[in-house]
Amino acid sequence: MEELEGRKVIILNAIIKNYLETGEPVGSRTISKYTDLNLSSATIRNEMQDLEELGYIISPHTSAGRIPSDKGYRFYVDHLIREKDSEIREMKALVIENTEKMDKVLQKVAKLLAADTNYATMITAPKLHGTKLKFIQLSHVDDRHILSVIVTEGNLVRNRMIDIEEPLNDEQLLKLNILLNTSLTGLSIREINLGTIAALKEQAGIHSDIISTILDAVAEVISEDEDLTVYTSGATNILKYPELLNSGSATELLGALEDKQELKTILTEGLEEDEDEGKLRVYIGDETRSDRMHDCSVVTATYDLGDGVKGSVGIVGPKRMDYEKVMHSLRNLREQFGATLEKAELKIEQKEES
Amino acid sequence: MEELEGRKVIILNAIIKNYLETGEPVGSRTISKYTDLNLSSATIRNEMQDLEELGYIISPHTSAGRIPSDKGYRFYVDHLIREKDSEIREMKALVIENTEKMDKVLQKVAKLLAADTNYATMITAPKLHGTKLKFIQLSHVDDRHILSVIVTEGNLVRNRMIDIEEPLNDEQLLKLNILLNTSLTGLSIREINLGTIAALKEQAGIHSDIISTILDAVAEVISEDEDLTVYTSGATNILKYPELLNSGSATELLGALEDKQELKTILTEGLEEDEDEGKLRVYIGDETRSDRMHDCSVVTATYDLGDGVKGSVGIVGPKRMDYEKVMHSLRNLREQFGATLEKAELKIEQKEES
DNA sequence: TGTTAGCACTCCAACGCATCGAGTGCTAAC
DNA sequence: GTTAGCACTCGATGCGTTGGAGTGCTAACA
Repeated sequence: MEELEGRKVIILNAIIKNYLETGEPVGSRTISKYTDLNLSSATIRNEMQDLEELGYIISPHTSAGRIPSDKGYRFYVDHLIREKDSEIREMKALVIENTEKMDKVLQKVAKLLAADTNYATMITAPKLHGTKLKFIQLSHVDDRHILSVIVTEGNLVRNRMIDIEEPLNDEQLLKLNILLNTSLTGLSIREINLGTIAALKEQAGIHSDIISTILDAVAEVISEDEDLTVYTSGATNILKYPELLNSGSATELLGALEDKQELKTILTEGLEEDEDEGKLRVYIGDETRSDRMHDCSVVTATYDLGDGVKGSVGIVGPKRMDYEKVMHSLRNLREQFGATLEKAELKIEQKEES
Repeated sequence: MEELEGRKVIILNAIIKNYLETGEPVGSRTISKYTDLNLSSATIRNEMQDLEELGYIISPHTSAGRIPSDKGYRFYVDHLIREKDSEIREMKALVIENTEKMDKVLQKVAKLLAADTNYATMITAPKLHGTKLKFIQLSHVDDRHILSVIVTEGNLVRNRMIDIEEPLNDEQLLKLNILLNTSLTGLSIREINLGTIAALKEQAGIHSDIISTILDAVAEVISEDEDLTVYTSGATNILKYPELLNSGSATELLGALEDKQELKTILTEGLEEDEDEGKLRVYIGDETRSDRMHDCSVVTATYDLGDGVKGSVGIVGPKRMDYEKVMHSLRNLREQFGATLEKAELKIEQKEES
């Protein structure tokens, strides 16, 4: 990326800032007044011509002003956003008792974030991948069904009904429970693979028919994780932006938000590499690598509940979204999220003392 | 409702049928050709005037044709729809292993139905209300947490992490488990109220502090049922209908579909009274009693998984939705749904024999 | 050499206007 | 009771005009 001389940067910044607010192409005269450069509109025009040649801005047609190109937005996000000195605005409604069911919490968070930003939001359930197994419990339901409950380090719970073909007696079940717990507890989900399960099957011995059914089911629950669910909220916010509505991308976007496959791809991307822990990711237009989303921008962040329980959250809006605010909200959310658990512990501590 | 003379009914029917297809106001000449009444457009005009006076149709403006009023649709739904002789079209993709997690299944069903009908769909999780408790299990997680798992008659599972302030030993936990199971198993959710829980607290005796926390949590899980979740799909189908899009009701509708509160109200209505078991319910326009939905129609049905496990499913579309098809799809769905479990049993039976 | 004023040019958006056609309501004749 | 005919209404469509915002270029200025 070529370096821009100072004045061009200021002008580009002004154009984008203005366009973010209004959504209308911005002209040279506006900039001439808006900035304190004290340059006439004519001079600005010359600079704008340059900026257009360099690909940072686009003129929709001859006699309109200019709007930022994807490259322009990218430059803005990378260089022009001034980090607000993170005064942690209170997301007061975000008081979550961590005992509540995870899916409710996620839905709530998505909703709050949407209300806060006025864009569409999405959030994945936390991935158990790196989490350690705390315990497994199989219980009798009736002759044909066994219930398996699996709890991991962050106190996340998965359960699943297992169909069996012949009843299992209490003794067998107890043995199985002990077997599972002694051999799996403490391992991270990642470490439990088909090999582990196969080894377990060996040990289990005679009743391998039923037991293998059960073990398969357990394995499935553990790895079920792969098809992680995505919760969305505020999809209708998309309809507030005329440029999306008219071009018909609003429809496409809503479609994308509904089927969730593409969202998953984008959200997961940030989860894979843990190098840049605290970074937010910004996708502008085609950078999302999704056709349906080529008219919008997406900002994602990962959140961490501790104990390796991590998920990912994102915001979808028009390209002219208020990046500063969105990024700030996400940072903020992440902090709050992390604090939730600690606060819960704290609460208990205090009560004990009194 | 006044009785309509035969010819008027035919004309009304023709108007509505035509409007359902085209979405455009229909004029007298069209009807004159469309029907085999062999009446001239002038005669039809006279009849149409009458129908308008009676409130069955509306003319959007002087020189347009007529469109059905809510009352017109109502008459159509009540009297004019010919039940297709229920040839059960194969909803082949609807092969559900009933071991899959309930929320996934519901989401899938909503999706299929949306794809099938081209309208927006919604479905509630089954209500446990009339269901009997099968068993409850409390297990140790760590010093501060106890996991409660509750299974009901239809093999539906609820679980919840309970925060406790001081550890509970194994013996206490065992006692508590026995207590809960002996006193609650076999009761229907409806029968378990605060009184029951209070009585239990009495019996529990000394450790009432922790135990009451736990019992409260259990009570909460059981009654959690009240805020039943609604899954939706195909919301974007709404955008396919220009009359909604232009009037701006599409936006409102999408909003309604998102926040789900209103949907719940409508869906639940059918669940409360179990008198008219098999009936579908049709809400036209304001009959939904929701402002945001006054430009659309809703058709709902209840489904029954046996053992008193019931939920409710609905379709949201423009007033000119294809009522026949929608109602047929819902009927069909209900049958398939009921059959799912039976089929699952069957599968097991067969395997045992071989 | 960079900046600016001035001017011609472009193009969209808005407006007014005429036209068209679908559809109505009414009347008179069958 | 039915129908043909006719005047009338009113939205949709298309078209030319106008206005304004904004550009690009050129020539003059510092």
